Amino acid sequence: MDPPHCFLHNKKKNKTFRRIRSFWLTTGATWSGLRPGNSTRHTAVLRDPRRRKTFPNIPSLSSSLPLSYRNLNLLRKRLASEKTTKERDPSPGGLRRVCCCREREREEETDGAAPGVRMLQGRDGAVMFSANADATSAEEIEDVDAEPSSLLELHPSGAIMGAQNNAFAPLPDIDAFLHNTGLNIDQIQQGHVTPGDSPSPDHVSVKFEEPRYYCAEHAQEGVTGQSQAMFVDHVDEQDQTMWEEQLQTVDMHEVRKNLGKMQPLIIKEVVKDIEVACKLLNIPSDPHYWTVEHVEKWLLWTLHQYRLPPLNLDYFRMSGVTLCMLSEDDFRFRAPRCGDIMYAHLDVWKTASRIAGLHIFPESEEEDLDKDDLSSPTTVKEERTSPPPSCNGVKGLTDRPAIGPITSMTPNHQAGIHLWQFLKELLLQPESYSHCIRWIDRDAGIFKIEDSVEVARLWGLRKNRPAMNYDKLSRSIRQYYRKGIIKKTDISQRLVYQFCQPIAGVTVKKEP
DNA sequence: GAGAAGGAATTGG
DNA sequence: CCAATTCCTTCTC
Repeated sequence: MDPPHCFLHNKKKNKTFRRIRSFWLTTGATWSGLRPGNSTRHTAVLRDPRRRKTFPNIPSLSSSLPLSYRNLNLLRKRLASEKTTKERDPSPGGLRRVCCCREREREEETDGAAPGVRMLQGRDGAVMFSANADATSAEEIEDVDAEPSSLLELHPSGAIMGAQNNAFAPLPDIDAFLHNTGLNIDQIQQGHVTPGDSPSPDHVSVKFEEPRYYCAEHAQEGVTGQSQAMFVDHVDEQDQTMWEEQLQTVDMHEVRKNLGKMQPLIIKEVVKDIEVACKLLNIPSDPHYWTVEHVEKWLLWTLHQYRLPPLNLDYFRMSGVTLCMLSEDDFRFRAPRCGDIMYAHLDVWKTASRIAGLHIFPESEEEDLDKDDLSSPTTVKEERTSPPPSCNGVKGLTDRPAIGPITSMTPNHQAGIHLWQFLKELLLQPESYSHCIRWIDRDAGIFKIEDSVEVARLWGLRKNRPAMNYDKLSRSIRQYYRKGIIKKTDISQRLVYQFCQPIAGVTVKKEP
């Protein structure tokens, strides 16, 4: 039999690992280990270590994956955007306060006299509730959580089954919470309650942990200590134990065989999603062929599909090739609230599309624009290349340039953007950027940088130079003095510059 | 302290 | 090669 596809056989560990990790993370569900199954049914590959539940067959499992993932994603994202403290019914045990670790501010911890239930988010995205009003971080709860024997079931009704006193400890708002988030308790792979470290019955934490795959074989073969450490870092202790236990009894040859069977099935699911998306959006399956518009469609679709918090599309106004070149950090930088998830989705998309050998191309480029609300409100039919950088001015700059700050150039021109062009682009979109750069005298080409930090940041984004600052940007502007592109105004003012050419990008509404 | 000016070396397309 | 970046010093406001 052929060896398993791709993921596991690229020996560039870190890179492969990232891909695997994001693949499993994105597909969501716990893959706690592999067990040899019989060759016809591909059984028992996935298993939930907490509930000791084994999924009987792959198809039913794989069909449940996206749902589970989406719900969890939704939960995570809603939590992440939960900035305000919600006051609830102060009845004892009620979910009095909801906050998220990441957004949590110190002041939120102060006033609560009555015990409240806190919602916390761990480093790995795990979400926890705690009735321990003193717990301020997920880590604290994780400490409490360390003893597996103390795990208790979280009943779908929302009641905590048993507590230290073996009685019900209701969490009245949990139903509402589940309802509001669309989270179905049955779809959470791991839901359990742990008693807190305090004798008080109020100290109860509920932990929803994001299900995740991890691949025993990969861990086994993740040859370098470093990549193993990276891997293990994302597996909690109990899963780790389970994994180790299973490895004792697993014949790795069988594992490899089963893994090989499993992967295509999962990929098949992803590919199905991709095909649907391609059809719906009328975009090619290979992100490398995406135009700026395709990228935008994909972003909007993915945001919509997975209910992610909005991001600034301008920061992703680029071709598919460029998009594919962005690192995870680039994604995070451009979209702090969901960049990592978007990166993972793109990664999965790329991988699955490549493996499955998908070659979907849109039937007609013209048709896509009227597809529906998936198009950006700011979508502009635009040429794909930026204006030639050669001239002094502005030829080619339209009144509504094809770009936002982070723009629409083809890869060939991506690096070719000039600072003066960029500044004009910003100036020509006052509705978006007047807060950071604006015309003082448009006809004379005089402009003022109102927010030097922001302009530098945008420029850094465009050029993929995270270390960009105004000091450097201004040095570049000063280079233009010599070249006669930009100068200081006659009466020099701070942060005020002037384009040398009279047109200065002003009235150049359109060029034929 | 922030901005301006410009020298010098380096980077990257 | 060249535009931009990076780092730097000096000066001004």
